Amino acid sequence: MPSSSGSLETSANSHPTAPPPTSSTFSFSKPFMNTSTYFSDLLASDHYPATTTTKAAVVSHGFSDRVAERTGSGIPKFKSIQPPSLPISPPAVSPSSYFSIPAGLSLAELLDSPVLHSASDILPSPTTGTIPAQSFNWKRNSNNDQQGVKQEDNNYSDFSFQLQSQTTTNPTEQEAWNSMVKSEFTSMQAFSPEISSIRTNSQSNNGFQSDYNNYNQSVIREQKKSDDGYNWRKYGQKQVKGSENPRSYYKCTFPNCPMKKKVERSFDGQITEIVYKGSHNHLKPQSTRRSSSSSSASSQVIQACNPPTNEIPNQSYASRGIGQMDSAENSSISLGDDDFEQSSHKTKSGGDDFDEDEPDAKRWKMEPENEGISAPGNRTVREPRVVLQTRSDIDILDDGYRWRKYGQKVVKGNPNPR
DNA sequence: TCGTTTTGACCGGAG
DNA sequence: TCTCCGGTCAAAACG
Ligand SMILES: [Zn+2]
Repeated sequence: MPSSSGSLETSANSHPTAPPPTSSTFSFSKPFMNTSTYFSDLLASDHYPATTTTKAAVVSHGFSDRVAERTGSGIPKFKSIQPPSLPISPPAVSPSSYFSIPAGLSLAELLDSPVLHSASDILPSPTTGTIPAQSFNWKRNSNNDQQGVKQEDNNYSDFSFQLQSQTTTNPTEQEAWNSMVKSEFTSMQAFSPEISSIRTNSQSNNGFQSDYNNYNQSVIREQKKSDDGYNWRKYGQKQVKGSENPRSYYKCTFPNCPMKKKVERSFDGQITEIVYKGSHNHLKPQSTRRSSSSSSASSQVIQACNPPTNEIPNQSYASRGIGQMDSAENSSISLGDDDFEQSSHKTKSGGDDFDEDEPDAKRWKMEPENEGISAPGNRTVREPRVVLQTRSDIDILDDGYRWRKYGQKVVKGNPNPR
């Protein structure tokens, strides 16, 4: 039954575009946004093989809850609901960047859609970590430019997506998961599983608020399919200790594709966390589900942008929502070498553990992080942010974009200069 | 008939 | 070595 997992797979993706051969470690703060990288790709696609944890708390209550958790307010989840329309003001967190996401997007779509590109000129201060208020519009259409613009499409209500990323350099983590992306989404109660608005750092400011009404209207259901454009088959579900939400395990249904993901959903069906492991060894299936022209357009774009990777990913990246982030580095993302580019020595070298698929290591390791704040419960509360890490030492980024180095600094706790 | 979901059992890493 | 627990397997159920 096609019902749950996935989107229809209609085409066998073929054209491999040449992926930029890069393998280097690079971390960048906000700038990531500036690139025309698609967020979805980061999360779900092959290009960023790694483990990705995505916490989704869609705006309202979920989000607030998480905030509560983080803040230690002790408020039981789901109890406190914050009106979506209200700007969520997280506890003292430094403002981070926002993405404006069209209301109609489901989480998956978010993932799929082009997100990270945008106003190119915003550069956060590398040292201070302060980032000019940035807003990113989340558009279905992958068009470039859109700074500050809230949304063009009528179809989409505006809701902001904040994303803050931070690079972590934890060697350990890196081993298993070369790159990690974390982002957290809070989902709104009212909405079913689908996530219409994703907001990772809920800092309110920046003037972005999700428009509840529009929001509501344009909500697209993610339903069973985690709409990241790939087809998934659920192969297990388990109640994980420390989490009140059951975790579901999915595999990509594409033959021989090692990509896996695990999804936690709250009782009301909202996705609270998604972790991707590995990468797809195929292009994203042309989805039929996206009916809207715009959507299709976006998908196309995505494909174009993402070179099919043949590689086998070993990496997994985690992306999680952001509730709070470190103010210091707001958004820096480091990408693992492998993923970005398909060929990574890493995978080839085999040095690391990449489980190609094999009966993988049981635990998808990630997030021991330093970053996490431990919650009273047991679960580590992670700071919301998006982190892509790369292992390589190389500074060269060959992601197809041009980068200008504007600073270098030795960061405490990290042996490698940033 | 077939693909997916459900779900208890099993495996194996970690402590 | 034992226990805990996350991840996977696989049979049965489902659509
Ligand atoms: Zn796949």
